[in-house]
Amino acid sequence: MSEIESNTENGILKAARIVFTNKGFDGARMQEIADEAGINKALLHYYFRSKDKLFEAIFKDVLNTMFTKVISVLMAEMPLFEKIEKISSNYIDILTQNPDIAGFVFHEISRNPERLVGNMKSVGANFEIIKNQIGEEVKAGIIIPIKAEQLIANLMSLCVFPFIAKPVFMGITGMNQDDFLQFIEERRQIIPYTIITAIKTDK
Amino acid sequence: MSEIESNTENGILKAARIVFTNKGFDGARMQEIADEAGINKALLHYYFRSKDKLFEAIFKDVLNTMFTKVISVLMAEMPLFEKIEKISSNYIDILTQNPDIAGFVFHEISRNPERLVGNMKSVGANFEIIKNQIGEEVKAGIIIPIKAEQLIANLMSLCVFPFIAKPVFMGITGMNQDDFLQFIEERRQIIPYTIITAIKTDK
DNA sequence: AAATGATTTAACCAATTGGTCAAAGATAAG
DNA sequence: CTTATCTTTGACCAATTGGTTAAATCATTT
Repeated sequence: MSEIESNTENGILKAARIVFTNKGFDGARMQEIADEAGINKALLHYYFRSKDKLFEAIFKDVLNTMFTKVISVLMAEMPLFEKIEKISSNYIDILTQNPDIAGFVFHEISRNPERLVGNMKSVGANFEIIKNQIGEEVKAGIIIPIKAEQLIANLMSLCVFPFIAKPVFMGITGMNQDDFLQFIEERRQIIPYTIITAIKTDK
Repeated sequence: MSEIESNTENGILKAARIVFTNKGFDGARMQEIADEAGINKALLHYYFRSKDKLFEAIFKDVLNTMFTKVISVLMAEMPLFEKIEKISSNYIDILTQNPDIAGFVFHEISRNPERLVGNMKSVGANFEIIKNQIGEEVKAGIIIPIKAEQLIANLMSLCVFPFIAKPVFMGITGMNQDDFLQFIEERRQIIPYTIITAIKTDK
């Protein structure tokens, strides 16, 4: 049972991810996770000693889903405009497949920022690399003067926020689930266009 | 005590707003609200029958802070580009003064979308007005073809998301509290510039 | 100052919740 | 088959939590 993880354990992780990501740590109930996994509550504590331990496992995994791929693109050797397009499309893929994780991640980090410090290292962000690249492009006159922090903030905002605000957007505009997916698909083009048009020097 | 609301009641509302907005409904404890207000827990239930009732009062108020002013600008009779600048600066003002409400609002709405329906009416959004205005500007060739939903989503994303992701931004970039405020101030110019440059036809 | 009504408190209560435990089922090894 | 180890369960526990109650205090009116 060390090579192929026990089926029960996988079932628990899957169930816990569902419950945690859409109820949050405080709103999640161990009983509900047990029910979702189709097992006894005591068995949860057999595999994961406590709610905190189980949450930690899920959170690490979700953080990984949310950031690893995007950060690796951010740090790759690749032209800036291509990076922007790739990150945008990667984020839309990831968040379309995991609609709940954006709100979950930022809520949990806000409630307990220390968690970030411990887990973010494994994600392996090195902000200096992208900062240098943006600095170079500014110096070369390819893009207008802008701080890396602002550019990244713009990009992440445009990609992630619509998923966090999904019910609000749907409520205000009267979209249904399919409309929303369509709306997100359109953003695949709009986000890179908006970011790049705003920063490039030759309009 | 009907004209000037009881001092105790105000104290409770103030305390409840603090606790609810940074712990969320599920994480908030009636005892902690009582402590924060410097009163007995039973007194909470004397003024507000239940946790739900108290929450409802806070939520309505926070929703109002978050949306009313911005929506009134959105629906005002005003040139589009001016609207974009005004909304951006209003949002930065509001969220700088209430750093916790953005994360709070979207988290609570996600956990319980029905709440939006009941409360959003009082905020009084009429999406058609801005939709028409944007449609006109497109037809007049002042801005490129873009759906109102996308433009509003872009604007809200750029304004609101940085506050939701604040601890993440601070963690990744190594900003401290003052750096963050400075970072936000810079966005007063960057947000309208980004949005407007991307949509206007004469670059 | 006596009576009336509103405000505040300490003590309690029932339900929920995370967590434990001892016993029962499986599974594999000798 | 027997033993030993791992997995699963039902019953239970202590702590927490939202909520109640009856009595005490305070303020107002007469």
